[in-house]
Amino acid sequence: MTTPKFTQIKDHIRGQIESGVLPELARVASENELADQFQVSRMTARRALQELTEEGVLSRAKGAGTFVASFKSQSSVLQIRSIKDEINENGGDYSAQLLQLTSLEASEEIAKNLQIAIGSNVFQSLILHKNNGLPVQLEQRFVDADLLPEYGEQDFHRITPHEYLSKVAPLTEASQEISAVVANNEICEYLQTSEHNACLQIKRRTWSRAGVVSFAILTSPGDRYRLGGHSVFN
Amino acid sequence: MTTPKFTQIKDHIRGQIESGVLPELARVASENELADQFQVSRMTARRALQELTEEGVLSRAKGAGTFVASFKSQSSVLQIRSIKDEINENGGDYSAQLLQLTSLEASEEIAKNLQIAIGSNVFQSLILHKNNGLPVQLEQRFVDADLLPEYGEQDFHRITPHEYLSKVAPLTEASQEISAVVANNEICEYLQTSEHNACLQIKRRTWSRAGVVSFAILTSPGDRYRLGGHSVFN
DNA sequence: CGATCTTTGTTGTATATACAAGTTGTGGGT
DNA sequence: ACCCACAACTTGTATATACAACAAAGATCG
Repeated sequence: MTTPKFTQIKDHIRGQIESGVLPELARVASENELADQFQVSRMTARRALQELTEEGVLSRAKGAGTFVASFKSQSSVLQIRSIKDEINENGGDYSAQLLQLTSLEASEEIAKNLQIAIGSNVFQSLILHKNNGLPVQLEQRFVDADLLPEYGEQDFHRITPHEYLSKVAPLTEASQEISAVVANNEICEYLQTSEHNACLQIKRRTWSRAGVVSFAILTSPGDRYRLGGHSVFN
Repeated sequence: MTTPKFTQIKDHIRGQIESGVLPELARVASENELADQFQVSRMTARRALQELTEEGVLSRAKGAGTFVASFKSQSSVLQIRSIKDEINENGGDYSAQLLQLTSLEASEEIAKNLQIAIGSNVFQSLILHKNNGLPVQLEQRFVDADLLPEYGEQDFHRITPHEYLSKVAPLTEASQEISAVVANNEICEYLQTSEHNACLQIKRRTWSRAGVVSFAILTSPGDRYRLGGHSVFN
């Protein structure tokens, strides 16, 4: 018994779907039927169906049955990591420069993204991430000062804001928006790139239990940074 | 017993991690210990640990034990969907225009991405996706003609390439790269945007069982299209 | 002291069973 | 023809048990 029984059942069902025997939304054999067919216990058959459901291949409804999931939901996924990890994994020499660490009153955009009142006290950190000394990303981050009053006293030469936030406020949720923009003068200067250069811009909000923790604007020159993702559907 | 027992155990462990009782890489109580503590069977305790592992919170090793996963692996994820679905869901009026459907010999870049020899026969489809009549994305797609000889005969006015490929060659893998570029003349003209405008560019390769099926270059004006993602870490 | 064997603990697979909870179709009664 | 109750089926939760595979620490032996 080299391959576990539940894996054999999973492979069998996947085969039926890919060969067209089980079309989209078709009904799949029930746990008891599979248990009979494969001469296993119901719990083993159940595990096969369960795991395929978690993988998005099937969908189940209590009392009704198990069905082939609609295929178009198998959209691909892009993983976004910390830029420090990314540079390190690619063999680059990561360094960062803290440009500013100030407190200010929330503008309309900031207040909206942090879900606080306009004029509330927020910290702003401005950090330049470099790969082999070349600027690759400008990180402008806003943090609700009421939620994390210690943010303004951190030594971001030793720890990145991302790492600090990971420790004190474990993420529960995140949303982000990726777009392409033309950098303005100020940003061009920091990034040491020409004007009219296309930049990749990520606006990211992260939640913790207590609410929105931080709002970050990450800007990178299009010719120095790109997002890569790989996903396996199997 | 409104909430299942295994959920209670999961919540308890998550609480210990978030409160700092269980730091990164710390050892978690074993299945038998949890079963004793919570007065449940080992299989129920097991399920809690199992699900937390699948969620990336814990990591397990046969014979060794269960441990808190390193936190930095909790990077967020961006889901990329078909642009047609995206426009439709946002209440827009989706339309598409087939600009070209030709066959040509693979250039170096195309051959590399499709993992075929330079000069091999490939189909190229050029499609303009529009939202309320405004061009939002230019899709340039290359398909291995040996793998899918029928691609050149499809009616892409009725079905999008994405939909067609989903049917004939179910995806098993995909990789993509997102960057910001300055559009060249030709693309500017198709997209009806000014030169020097920043564009979001996605290069996507999709695999099927048989190999690389298609290589697509998707270009969108930065001011008309952005990628949005939301993820919940539970 | 060092290498090897053994013991113990832990996770992984598998089964048999029981009851709960929800869906669906069937049949009976009005 | 319509509504309602019920039976049959399906998935969800939970338990008790058995054995296999693996890891790490400790005991034994050369």
